[in-house]
Amino acid sequence: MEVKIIGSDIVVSGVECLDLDLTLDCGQAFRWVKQGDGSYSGVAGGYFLNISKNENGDLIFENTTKESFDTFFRNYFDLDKDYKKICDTLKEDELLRATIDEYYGIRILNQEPWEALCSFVISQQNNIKRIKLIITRLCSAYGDEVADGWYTFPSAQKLAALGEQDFAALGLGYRAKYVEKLAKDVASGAIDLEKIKSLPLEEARKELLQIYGVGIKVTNCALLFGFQFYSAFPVDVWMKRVMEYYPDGLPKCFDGIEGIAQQYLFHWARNNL
DNA sequence: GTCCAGGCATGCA
DNA sequence: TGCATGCATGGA
Repeated sequence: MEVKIIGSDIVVSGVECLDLDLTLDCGQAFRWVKQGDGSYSGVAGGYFLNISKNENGDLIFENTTKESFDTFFRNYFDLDKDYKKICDTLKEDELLRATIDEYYGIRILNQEPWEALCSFVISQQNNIKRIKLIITRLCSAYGDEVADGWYTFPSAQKLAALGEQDFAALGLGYRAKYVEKLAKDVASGAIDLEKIKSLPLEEARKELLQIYGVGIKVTNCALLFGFQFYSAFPVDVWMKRVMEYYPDGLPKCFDGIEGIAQQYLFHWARNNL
């Protein structure tokens, strides 16, 4: 991987296995918007970003500082992980081989714990389009505007000042009470997300499961997308259908990277089942 | 109009 | 421990 500063852009070459459509619009993050030119715009880590690929396949981080790239986006896009090698391992499984050949380039984004956990509480019993709708409303109403019309994901402290009715007004439905309590508990320190991130997987899982409105599925999504536990394996209604293809359990080649395998299977299921 | 979505808490056996 | 039920809402 080579990182160059060209004008006000950061240009990264030599990154394999990163398809912007598959990675930014596959249901792991809800805040990226595809633009007419094929690039994606969004807010992450408190930064507004427009990202695209040029004709050479280089990643263009438009109008981005070296500081924000080094301290945030490099990790957010998981650029130091060898996904090509991971895919080669996963392709020992027959279904994954076909799936990766068809949809190569899914990465796991390292989202911030609070945004990931809160987003996946909202995601339950909901479809991706409507999850995006609700989260956009939440950010527009209570986030900070960091570019014209682009807002940060609101902090737990900010949301802790709200009541259940405020969340219901955004369309959260019966999840409003979950987010209300979650925001207050994170803001007060009763739930310490950084501590959870530092725990071993099973202990982190146990802590998350105790949170009101957080069950097994939301826990695994949070662990995988917000706490960098690559072996977390979320099973939703789509993945339940996929699991019929693995009656004897998950294959050995998934070990330690179950979450990455899951993201390919999830995408395959939504397109084929 | 009905059905469904990156599910969960609750009550009951 | 496992199963049935209710839950908000917008798109198909």
